[in-house]
Amino acid sequence: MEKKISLAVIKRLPRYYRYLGDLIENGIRRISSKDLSEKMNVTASQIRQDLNNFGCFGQQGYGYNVELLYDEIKNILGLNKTYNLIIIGGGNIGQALANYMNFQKRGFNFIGIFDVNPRLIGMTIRGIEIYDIDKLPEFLRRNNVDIAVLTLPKNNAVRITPIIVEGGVKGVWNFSHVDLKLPSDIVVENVHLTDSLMTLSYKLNNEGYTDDIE
Amino acid sequence: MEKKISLAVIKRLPRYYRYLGDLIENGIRRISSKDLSEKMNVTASQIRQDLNNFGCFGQQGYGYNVELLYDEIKNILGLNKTYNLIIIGGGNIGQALANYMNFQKRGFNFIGIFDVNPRLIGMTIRGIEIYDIDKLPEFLRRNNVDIAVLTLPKNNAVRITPIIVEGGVKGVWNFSHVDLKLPSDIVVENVHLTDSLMTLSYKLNNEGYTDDIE
DNA sequence: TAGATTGTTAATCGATTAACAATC
DNA sequence: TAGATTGTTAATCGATTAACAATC
Repeated sequence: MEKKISLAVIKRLPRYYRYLGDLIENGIRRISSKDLSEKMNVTASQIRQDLNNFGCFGQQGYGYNVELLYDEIKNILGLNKTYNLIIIGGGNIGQALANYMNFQKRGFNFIGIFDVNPRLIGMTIRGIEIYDIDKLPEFLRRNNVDIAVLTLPKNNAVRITPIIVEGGVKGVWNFSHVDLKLPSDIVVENVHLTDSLMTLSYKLNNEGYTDDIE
Repeated sequence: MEKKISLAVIKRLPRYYRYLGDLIENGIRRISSKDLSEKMNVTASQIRQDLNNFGCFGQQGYGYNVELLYDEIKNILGLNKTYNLIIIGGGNIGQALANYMNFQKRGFNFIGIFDVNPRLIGMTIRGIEIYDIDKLPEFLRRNNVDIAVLTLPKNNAVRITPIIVEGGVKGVWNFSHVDLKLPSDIVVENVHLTDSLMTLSYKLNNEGYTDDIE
């Protein structure tokens, strides 16, 4: 990595990716930053600046080749690779994610799910049996797990952290309502649903929070 | 509303709220911006600037009263009010949220859930029967619904939009993978899980995205 | 060629951080 | 009172937007 790219830019990439996917679906082959900016409700300048962090994907007088740009962003986001993924916490959210996210189709190999609750252990989700969390260290030793999805109560999440660190997990998708303390080589992406609902609550009570793109 | 407060500030409030809740649990009565900043890994300056958007909650030489500040933020976020909430989409994510979010306890009255799928219709989630989505317009006429949680595929989400607009819903918590076009008086909070997973994927492949607080 | 649109530099805007007088 | 820490102004930093020469 040469120049560090701001997280604000990174977080816009999936949105570009989504819009480009829609364009492909609609058979559109090329698009200018201006046209895309109107669709997405951002400035054309921002689109060009964002993309030029990663390369020169357009052509003067022409614009961008949709399919080509789509693939570039796919690669930038690392979606051309595959990852081994486990879910820790087999309750509502854990199960829902396993069923809903289409992990396999997206290159995220869902290979394990763990819980403490005896009622859940032994159940099968998407063909994967819920194991007792006691088996996690052993599992991590035997498998090369890239991503751990944490869908358990915050106390349990904190307690489990050393095990996943020890086990060589590289990234954490954290749904538990706590900021995890992790070594600097493990990356985290937080999904704090409660925070999001509170933000909605704020917006409901204060005018003028309509057009924001987050 | 006099001065518009930036969304960046708003989105930090739930995090302050969470840390203050933890302090209360631990019996801590007062805290300085400096101490809180160290716990939260932000600058003391930012904390004071953020809070002073809403009022002067601290005291020179003393710091902030934890419980008082907690209550202030609660009110700022509108968590002292109650909201009527329905879920549209009774599949995995919809059910998981109903079961997991403790809506009732937080002042969000979960009063309805709807789906198109005959297999789901008639099931009961948290004491609420899943209704056929055809019954939604009628339901909205009879009930004062503040929030609609959208947990359905993007095409269905787009299709349903006019109905919830017509029905007087004030805010949308949108889990579907699409940017909804809504009139300017309806607020939206998006939770794009797929985007989040892509961001994690990016971070996994690029060093230096560790300490970011999102 | 003429028109369109990029990539990129410069200007602006906003958000974060630093500094410090006010004061508990 | 002396020390601590706020609220707030000023300085800095970074991100967004505007402008335009390059060029397809």
